[in-house]
Amino acid sequence: MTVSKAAGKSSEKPAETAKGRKDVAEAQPEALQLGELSEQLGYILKRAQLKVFENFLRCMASLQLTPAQFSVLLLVEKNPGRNQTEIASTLGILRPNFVAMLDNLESRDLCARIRSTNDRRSHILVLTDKGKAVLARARKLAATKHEARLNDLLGQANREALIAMLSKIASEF
Amino acid sequence: MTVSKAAGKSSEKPAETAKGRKDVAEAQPEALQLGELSEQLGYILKRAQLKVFENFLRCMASLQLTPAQFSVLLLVEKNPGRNQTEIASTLGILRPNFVAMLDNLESRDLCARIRSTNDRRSHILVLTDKGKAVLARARKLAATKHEARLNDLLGQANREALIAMLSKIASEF
DNA sequence: GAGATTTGATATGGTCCATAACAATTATCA
DNA sequence: TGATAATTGTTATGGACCATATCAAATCTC
Repeated sequence: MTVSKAAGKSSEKPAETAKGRKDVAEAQPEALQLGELSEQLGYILKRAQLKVFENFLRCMASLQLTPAQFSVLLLVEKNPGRNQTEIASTLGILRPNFVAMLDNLESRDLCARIRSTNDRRSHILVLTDKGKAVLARARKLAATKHEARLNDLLGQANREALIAMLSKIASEF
Repeated sequence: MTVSKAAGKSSEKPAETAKGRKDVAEAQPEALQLGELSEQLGYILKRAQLKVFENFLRCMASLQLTPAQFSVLLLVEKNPGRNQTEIASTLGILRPNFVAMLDNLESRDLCARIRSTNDRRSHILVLTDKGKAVLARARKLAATKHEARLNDLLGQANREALIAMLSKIASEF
């Protein structure tokens, strides 16, 4: 499919000076026909995902947390004592790419790497006090400003049905 | 959230020599707890999207079409006589990034740029005969091998409900 | 006709994703 | 025990995708 961000301003000037118009009837030449595209699963799924991430970033602007970083903090808190490989692979992140991510979180004092005494190759991951505090605030922002939008948009029952279907796709498609 | 591809082999050797096991009870130390993550809209949405794209690529392997390329062919066919800017912006692709994409499709003789006689700045996009033939085959593959999976997985009614909800998110979130 | 705007294009930088390779450490097992 | 294999975190590197600035040619505006 396609669908990028292009978050910028859409420059939708109301512009009474509409460019195209055959002067009489002849509908607006603008606005292409999406056709089958609007029913292509991948296309609509990607567009929805971009919108959701975009909204997430706005909601977390005060904490400067990306979706990926939020998922790391959540997983480390829920699974204390795990090493980088375990956390990364659970999230679908390759170990090499997880290094820079942790460097970032650690430099902001949100989490820490601790050399394991059992296996001195591995780094045990833990949240710092600041990390726990930030996560608590992030969790609240996500719930009230982000996830709540889904209820406003779809209603509680539909929201749950949506999550269930997406989970099924994620695990069985 | 996170979620990359890491499509590779998961190397799930049945391995009777399971690594962790406290010898008695003590469940498997493997498998982390996802916790709230499994209900985070963005996380599950991204994972589902990756799975769907992955499957799409497999289904289109014989035609070597990516989701983005497929969407371009669909849109050009449905909207003959449009220029690059119109097609690109409809798909959320920035014009500079659309150039290489068209170079690719054109080099494979799937579509062609035609200098407009009205406005000699713009390139009118059309599908070549080969492009139409490939699209026809792609459309069939997508319908029978890709989209059909959704029905198998969710059922017709749920599939339609899912598409509708995603569309709503894509346009109103 | 001068200046602003649009179109396709190039150059460039950022982010994310994937693979190979390496040193340190640990596991295997002959 | 000791040589070899495997694992962990890491670096280096390349590819794909995304975004911005800038340009020449053509068109529009007035």
